[in-house]
Order: sequence, then structure tokens, then C-alpha cells
Amino acid sequence: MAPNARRESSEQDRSPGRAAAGARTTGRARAATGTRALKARETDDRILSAALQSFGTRGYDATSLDALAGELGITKQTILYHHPSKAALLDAVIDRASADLTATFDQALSVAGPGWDRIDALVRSVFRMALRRPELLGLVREVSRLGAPASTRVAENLEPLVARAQRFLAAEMDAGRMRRSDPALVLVSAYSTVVGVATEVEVLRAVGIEPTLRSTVTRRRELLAFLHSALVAPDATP
Amino acid sequence: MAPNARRESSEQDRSPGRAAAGARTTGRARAATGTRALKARETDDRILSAALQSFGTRGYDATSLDALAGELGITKQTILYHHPSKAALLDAVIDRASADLTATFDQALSVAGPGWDRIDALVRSVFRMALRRPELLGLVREVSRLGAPASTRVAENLEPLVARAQRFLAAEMDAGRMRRSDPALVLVSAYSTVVGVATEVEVLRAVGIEPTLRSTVTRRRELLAFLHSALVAPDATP
DNA sequence: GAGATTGTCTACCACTTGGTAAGTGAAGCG
DNA sequence: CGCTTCACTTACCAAGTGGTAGACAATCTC
Repeated sequence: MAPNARRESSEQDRSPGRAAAGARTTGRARAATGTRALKARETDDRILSAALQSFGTRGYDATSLDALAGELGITKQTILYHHPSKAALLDAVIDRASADLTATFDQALSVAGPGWDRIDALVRSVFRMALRRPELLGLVREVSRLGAPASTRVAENLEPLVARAQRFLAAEMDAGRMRRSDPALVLVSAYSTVVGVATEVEVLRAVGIEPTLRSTVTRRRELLAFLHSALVAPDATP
Repeated sequence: MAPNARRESSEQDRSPGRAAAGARTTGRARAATGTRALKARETDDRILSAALQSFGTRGYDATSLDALAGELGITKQTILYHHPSKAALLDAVIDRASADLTATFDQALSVAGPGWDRIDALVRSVFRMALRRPELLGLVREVSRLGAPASTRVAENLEPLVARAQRFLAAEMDAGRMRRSDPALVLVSAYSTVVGVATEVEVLRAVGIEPTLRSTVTRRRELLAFLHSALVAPDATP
């Protein structure tokens, strides 16, 4: 069954890490940074990585804690020690994926120029992610399918990113470099298109496109042209 | 687990109906159309409807045969009588959904004019479907996620539709009414965009759009503008 | 170094999963 | 009418499911 009963409050009450994260030297109050705690955090890290991988590709329901533990060489109960339930594990995975996504985009945008170049950089970033870390986009889609408690979390986590994108689109429209329309709707269209083209391998295969590296480059170029035509104001760009 | 071991051949060997479908008067060889067989076909129909609904919304893994049987007021074994396994049930559901999709599109295109009007009609058709029969598009996406044996079946079933769309795009490009580019790639972009916008309710919610009927109309209009800008050649349309 | 704490494991449990075996009653057939 | 076939059911089952209880050894605290 889908995860229904999830505690909505209580934030991050799961045992190790996080609680004192951010401050490297925790000082007094709880030293907590011995070799033991460190190794535990490493275990938790491996758990989160494997869970992200599996949730994002196989899916949440299709991933069992036993299987997860199996491929990690630990027992299921170790997972349940770090995360009190499967639903809580999903929450933690969502948080990690959100952080990864945000970091990747921030990095891509930080080296990009102004105007259209930012969209170009973003699309390239998404395609690179679809190739190298397909589980990230897969998780977003999977969680969006799972609905209520989990999808809300993703939405909250990615809200800064969304807000930033909307501000950018609005500014571009104000400057006359883009066709004027509702930024939120343009964002949804662009998001659906980019993620769809980047991820829906099966659909590509259905229309006779084998997803090789070569064809991926072609697709990206084609998509950028598609987006450019749709977004940029007719007399704005060289 | 995902459905892996599925018999690939043997076509439609599931018990009732279908075998002699197409010929109203089966003549000799097996009368098979008594009140009993009829009622059986009706049962199978209800099974397929409920399964399509559940597979398309909750997902394949999240749907148990017990739950399915429960909401139908029959026993799980009745389902397994009509379809030898859950995977076989999925195949049957895919066939039904494909037929529905094809029929809907055919109908939409049969009343549409030439050129851009055909795309307009198609997009409207998809949006209507996303509102009234969300399980159909949901199933396509779900199956595309499940991969290998099931997704192949969808691809095969929808191949005529895809081929038709590609021929249409190629013709439009030849006539100079559309920007010249790879029809297959344009099709993927358009597909991703339309289905994405039509189905990803959670994403919409994330950017602050509540999916009311009113906003759906707005989104559809906006998307049509988006597609029009991306596809139509600059000096082709009024 | 005694005792508390922490991370991990062994053992178990109630429940659900897809699937099988063996009927059962009624419609169809000669 | 007797007998077969068909649509469907009751009764199971082995293999998993997420989750709990408790033991145990390594580490940290004093």
C-alpha cells in the first residue's frame, strides 16, 4: 500500500547525524563525534544512497527493506534503527535528493551567463543528470505519483528553486527577451518537456529512438531549439 | 517485485471472449454465446475496468489482487480464472487501454480540420482524457516505468498511432507549414509536454497551481500557445 | 576500570502477497 | 435425462512484507 499514515510534524527526529549537523565542532553539550558515531553516519549514508537508487528506479513499493539491506550487506533492522519506518526512510531520501538537485542546479547556474544561457545551462544540467544520476529525476516522478505526504515534502524542499525560476522568467519577460505569459505555466510546460525527454526512455524506444549517447546529444539540441522557439521573443536573440 | 518472467508469445490465450470475437454469429464450431458466457464476459469486463483504474492511478505494485477482488465483490480466484496471473492481467489491461486511447484519438481526429487544427484537436483530446479518464494516461506512464515486457506491449499497440503522427508531422514540414526538424524528436517533445502538463498534478501544486477546471482551461490555452510557437513555421498561420 | 550508551544482529511476529488444489452448482449438450 | 463443461468458490500455502523485542559487543563517560 502507499504510505498513508505518516507523522506530519516532529521534523528530523531520527537518531544520528542531522541533529548537530552544520556545526563541525559541536563543542560541549554532546561530543558525539567519535569513530563510532562517524562509522554510523557512514552506514546511514550508504543506506540513503542505496534507498535513493532503488526508490528512484525500481519504485517505492517495489523496494523491500530486506532487499535493500541485502545489497548493503547489513540487516533490515539496522535500516530501521536509523529510520524508524519505511515511510521515514522515504522522507530522508527525499531530503537528500532535494539537496542534491538544488546543489546541482546552483552549481550549473553559478557558471552560466545571463538570459537564454541560463536556460541552456539548466537543460544541459538536467540531461547530464538524466544520464549520470537517473535515480534523482526518477525519484521526483515516483514521489509525485505517490501523492500526499511525500509529494508535499518534495514541493517544500524544492520551493526555493521553483521561486527562483519564476522570478527569472518574470524578469526576462519584463525585459522583453521572452514572450509574455504566466511564468508558472511556462515553468510547468518547460519542466514537463525537459524531464520527459530526458527520462522517458521507453517512450523514446517506442518511436524508434535508441537512447545512445550520440542520440542524447541530438535530442538535447533539438529540445533546446524547441524551447527556444517556444519561449524567446521573436526579435530578441541573435 | 516488477513483472519479469512473462511469457512473450501465445497471444490471447485467456479463456473467455476474444477467441471468437469479431464474428457475431459464430456459426458452428462452438456456439459459446449463451447467457452464461455473456455474464462471464461481463465479469471480465468489470475486472478489466477496475484493474485499469487501479493500475493507472495507484500503480501496478500497489494494487493487490485481493483488494481488486474485494472492491468488485468477487474472490481473487475469479480474477485468476479469467487471467492466469497478475502479469497476464496487466497485459489485458494494457490492450484495453491501448484500444481506448486509439479510439479516442481516432474520433478526435476524424472531426478535426487540416493542419494545425489537428494538433489543437489532439491536445484538447488529451486534456479531456486527463480530466475524465486519468487512469488511461496514468497507465501509460506507469507501464513505461515498469519497463521491458509490459512497455513493449504498449509500444506495439500504439505503433500505428505513432506512425500516423510522424507521417503527419513530416507532411506538414514538407508543406512548409512547420519548422523542419526530426519528426520523431518533435513528437517526443510534444508528447512529454502535453502528457506532463495534463497529468502531473502534484508538480502543478508545487508551483502553486490548484488543478481546478478553470485553471485547466488556462493551462491548455497556454500550452497550445507554447506548442504553436515551437512548431509552426513563422509565416504559415493567420 | 565500572557502568552507561550506542550501533548492529538474531529471533520472531502478524499480516499480506501471488498462486494452487479441489470442489460446487448450474447451464449446455447428446 | 445423464454427463460434461464452465464460471466461480472455499480452503490452503509458501514466500515475502514492515515492524518489535531483546541480546551483545564495541565504544564512550566518569
